[in-house]
Amino acid sequence: MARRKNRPATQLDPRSQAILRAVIEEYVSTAQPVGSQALVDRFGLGVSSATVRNVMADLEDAGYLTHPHTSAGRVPTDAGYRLYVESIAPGISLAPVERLMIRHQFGQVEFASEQWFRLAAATIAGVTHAAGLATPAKPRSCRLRHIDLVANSTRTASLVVVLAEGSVKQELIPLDQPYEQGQLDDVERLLNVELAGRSARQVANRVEQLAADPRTPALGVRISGRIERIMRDVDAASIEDVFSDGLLNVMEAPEFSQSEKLRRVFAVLQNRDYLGSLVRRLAEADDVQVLIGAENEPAEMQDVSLVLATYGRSTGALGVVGVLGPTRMAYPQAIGTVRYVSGLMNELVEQLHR
Amino acid sequence: MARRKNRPATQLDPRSQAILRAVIEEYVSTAQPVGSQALVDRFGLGVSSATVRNVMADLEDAGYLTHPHTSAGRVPTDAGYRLYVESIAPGISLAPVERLMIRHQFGQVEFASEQWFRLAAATIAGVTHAAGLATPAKPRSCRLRHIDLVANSTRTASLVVVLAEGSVKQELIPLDQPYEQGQLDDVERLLNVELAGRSARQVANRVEQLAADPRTPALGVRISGRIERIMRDVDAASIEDVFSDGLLNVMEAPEFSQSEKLRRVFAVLQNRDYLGSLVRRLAEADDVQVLIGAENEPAEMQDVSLVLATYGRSTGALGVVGVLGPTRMAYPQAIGTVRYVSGLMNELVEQLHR
DNA sequence: AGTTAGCACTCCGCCCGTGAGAGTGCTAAC
DNA sequence: GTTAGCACTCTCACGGGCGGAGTGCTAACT
Repeated sequence: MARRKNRPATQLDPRSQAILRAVIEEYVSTAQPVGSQALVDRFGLGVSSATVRNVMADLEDAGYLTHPHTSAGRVPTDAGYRLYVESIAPGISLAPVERLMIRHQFGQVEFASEQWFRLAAATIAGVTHAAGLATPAKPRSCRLRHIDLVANSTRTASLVVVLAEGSVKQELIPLDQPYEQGQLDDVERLLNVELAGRSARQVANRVEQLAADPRTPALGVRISGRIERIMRDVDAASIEDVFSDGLLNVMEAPEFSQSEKLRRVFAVLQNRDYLGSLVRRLAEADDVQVLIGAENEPAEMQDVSLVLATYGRSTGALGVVGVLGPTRMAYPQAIGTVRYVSGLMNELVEQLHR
Repeated sequence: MARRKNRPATQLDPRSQAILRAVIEEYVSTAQPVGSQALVDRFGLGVSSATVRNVMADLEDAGYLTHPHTSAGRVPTDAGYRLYVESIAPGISLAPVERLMIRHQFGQVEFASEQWFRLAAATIAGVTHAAGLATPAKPRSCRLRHIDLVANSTRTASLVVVLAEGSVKQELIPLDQPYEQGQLDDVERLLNVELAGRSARQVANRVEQLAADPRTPALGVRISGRIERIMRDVDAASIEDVFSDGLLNVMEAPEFSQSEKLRRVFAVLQNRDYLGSLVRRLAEADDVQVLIGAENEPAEMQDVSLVLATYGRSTGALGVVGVLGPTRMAYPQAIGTVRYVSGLMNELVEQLHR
């Protein structure tokens, strides 16, 4: 008998690894616990089902597989997926056909930078049949490009702040007294001259000087303070938006047919804080990161996995693209797709920031 | 016996109306078919269950109620909800407590106009326990406020177009030859002088003249053409974004416990075209509009109702706020909330555009 | 005429036992 | 170390029986 109990954390022998792999791939495609007979039928492993049973029992002892109940087939555990993913991840690359298709799609929006991350999410969703996620690249520190100041009524004006990376913030400024548009134009000109091209920190310094200078009009002081705060907020926020596409794909997975589990997934996605913390953790990683099910703290994540990668790091900005799907997910394809798309996004963003 | 078959489309007598109303309210709160006994127990109608049964049979003949099966209680039909909604809608207004709470929340973001519609969706979701929807107000025709033109590399520049209502579009411009930032500044200045403050149509005219003028630099011609196209696209689009909040509330409803129906709902929400066509239809309506279940063409809408209202019309802009929930929905509250929030949004937008 | 008590009837949902099927773990032979 | 064989376990699907909820009808009452 092949069974060795209390196995230490040694390497798995190749046959065990092949069987683990076969179990996972079969389970991923059928969503049913897989039995020993089914494995030899479909994978022709060159051994009998009895041998496979012994090996599977070993894998269960080692924590890579489980049993829903005594007389059911095996199902991978999170640890099993983890081992699998780590063994395949380095060599994966997307099929040339799919690369070509993706590159073609991105070619269509090459000059519409606002569309890039939407397309990234959509593409990933389409290729992997799971949900695609993407955030716009957010620079570590923003620079002011331009402000506009326009009267709306006698009581309010609009302040539009255009930042160097193309993001834009808008605020209303309450006016204590009526101003002519001409007066607003003067303030606008002054502030553009004084503040444009500066980072949040530099703006803060300059704002202090402006406030101390008796020649600065009161409105200018107030508005420059607003600008400073807006830029500080932008720098402090870790992600602004997470775009997702193809959530319907996830809803189709049989493991989410009872809506309770599905609800948890959506709750995660609406939780900005959690995604923000993920991005922070990812920021140091170089390659695609795979987060499998309950390995991750929040209980909501129990039944889902994330495959994530950053892009734009070489330009000082940081964005994320990824896949969200059931733990029982086609990891090779997901990893390949995310790796390829993040590379593509890198190219695009570099071309923009250089 | 009270039964009169083949009832013409006459008014319902008051007692029938009261019973229809009671059935709906009971069904809305319990999600179970309601029986005659349950009605007299909980509503004390002053008649016996037998009488109620007779009336309910009449209401069923008239098409306002149905039977899931012979020995089950009654369930409202879409026509029943419709009659109910029409009988209550005119008089509904939100409870003062909730008004106060909502107004307070809006007070917090009074000067952050980008937040308004997000807050509207969130507030509606919170008060009604269904999903809240909101779109930003989109003017019938946009005006150019300002453009920025910035070099990214020797091969591309960024064009940022700020429109008068505060929305912003960004595009990359491929450069056939390297330009200095100084040259770009010249073009930027020229175009701002020539085009700022103009509508899409006016811009189009001016662009033609500029193109004909031999003194206009080639880059200026190209970029002005881009600006024209961008503005034309903005005017042509019917809605840009639909923000939704509280989708989790909808997922909790027992009618969506099988995920198939839920999928349909989400499919609707992702369908921009459908929502756009709704907005167009709504544009003429004055008050809150209620769309009940399968009254509406697409089969996906079968189990959901929409309560929608426009805002901002007096300023020439048009936005929508609303509720999406199961057909079995607390209509009075939904109508009251949507009516109140749309009024509030009106105030805010008017203050901005005047 | 409208209202009501009484009652037979219908149909769903639930419980329970049964049997088929799938897959395991163990033993003994190769 | 591998494999055939076999007993065992557990799930799932099916079907019958039963209680309960609610109806529709009839006949009596106001």
